[in-house]
Amino acid sequence: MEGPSVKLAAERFQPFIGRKVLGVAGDMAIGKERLEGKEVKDVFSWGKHLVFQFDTFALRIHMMLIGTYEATVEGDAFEGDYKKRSRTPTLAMTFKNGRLETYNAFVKWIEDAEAKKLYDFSVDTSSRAWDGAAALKRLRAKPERGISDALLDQDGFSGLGNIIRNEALWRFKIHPDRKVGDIPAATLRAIVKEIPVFCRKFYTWRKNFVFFDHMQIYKKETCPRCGAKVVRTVTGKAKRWSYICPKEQR
DNA sequence: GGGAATGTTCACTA
DNA sequence: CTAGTGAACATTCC
Repeated sequence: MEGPSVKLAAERFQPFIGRKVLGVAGDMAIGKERLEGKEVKDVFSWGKHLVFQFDTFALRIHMMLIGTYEATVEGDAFEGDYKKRSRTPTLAMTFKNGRLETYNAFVKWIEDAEAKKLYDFSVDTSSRAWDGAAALKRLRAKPERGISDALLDQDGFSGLGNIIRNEALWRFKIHPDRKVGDIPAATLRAIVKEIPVFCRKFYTWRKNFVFFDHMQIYKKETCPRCGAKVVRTVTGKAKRWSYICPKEQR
């Protein structure tokens, strides 16, 4: 689940703020009982982290690769991106106005009454506080890195996932293994500038359930620009799937 | 039954 | 110590 999807989830769960946890269930092994009766003070996202703030601690939920959720919020039903899911939730929380079930998620406690302060939102690709100039600087600081690995680095581009990465590189005709230092300055600048724009679009597509209609290269057979057969291969140190137009992406 | 899947962390090695 | 690697995790579907 990528940043924009997590941001969307955090938004959907805003009505839980001010509500008390009436019941907890699930497989999580790290003492979910402490949530019983606690009031949700805040719900926010940072990159791929979904954070529920309680009085003296927060709960960090990460959907990882195959995680997802199902929720009912004030009568509306929602679900996460990934349709496959285990039979039992990692964590289920019941509120007076709804219920949230997370599946295959990694959960972690943050022992802080204001976990939000621990996050730097200027590196969050889905945040209004995103700092593009600083991101460009960070990219240039490591010219030997492949552009694909650089973009997937969550410390520099938090929330940016494999789909966004694939789509962005295709749009700028850049091969994922291309070294950052070998990319023309103008192109690199353009990529960084487009990242938050892509993220906003992704967010809207997810929200309106039209996500895959807007994919240009990810899981596509042919390049929509030139018609070449798309090559699917594992790339970079991150060893993630890349969809590449062999004619255009250099 | 092997491989896939929008991700991260940790143990281990050189 | 650091950088790089590979496994682990989790789980269902085809």
